[in-house]
Amino acid sequence: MYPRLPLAFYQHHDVVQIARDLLGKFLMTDIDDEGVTGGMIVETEAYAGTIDKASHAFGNRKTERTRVMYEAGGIAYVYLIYGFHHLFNVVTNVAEVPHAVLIRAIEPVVGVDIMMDRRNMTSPEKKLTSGPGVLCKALGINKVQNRVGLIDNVIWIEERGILIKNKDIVAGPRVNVSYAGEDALLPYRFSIRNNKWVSKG
DNA sequence: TGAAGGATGATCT
DNA sequence: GATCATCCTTCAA
Repeated sequence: MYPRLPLAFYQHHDVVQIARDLLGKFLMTDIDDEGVTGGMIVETEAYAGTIDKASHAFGNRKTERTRVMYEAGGIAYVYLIYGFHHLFNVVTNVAEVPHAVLIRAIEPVVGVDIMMDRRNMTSPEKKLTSGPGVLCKALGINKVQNRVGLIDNVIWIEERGILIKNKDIVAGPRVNVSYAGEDALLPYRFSIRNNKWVSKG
């Protein structure tokens, strides 16, 4: 068994730092008794709450959907986008500060056969878990998992002692947030250099 | 009550 | 690079 990240990790005040620190951690799920699936996080994006035009909580917007972002860090924020895909976020910071980190890609490690079943694939190609929508499908994450705690046994994140050095981290602008104006240029996207499971590029 | 549009992916060129 | 599939949330009336 590997240790799980403690609540203190998620409730740190700096969501951008958390997005960096999540690289190399292992995102795991055990959903509907289908078996444990998971892999190493290789790509993330930070969404800095009320002052970030790309965030759903920009301008302190509080709606039924964004309510979960205002809860204390350490829970899941899952929503449907484009009518097709679920996206998985980690809620961070303390209650009433709606920060979140989008997990954009993982390197599949555990339960790869189960993940291929969910994706209707017969070989572990890059498209298995490379992208925020497909990784949710591979891990079995659905809107049902919105608000679940990350220290429970449904979705959790493990520390497996893998250290990603600064020189192996690529920072750049986030993907598909052009509606956010100048905030679209912020270097809030992080990925592991030369990892084949990173989406795009 | 309705209309617009999106933190995407697959498939085509 | 362009297109499109498809639905929930949001916000303006």
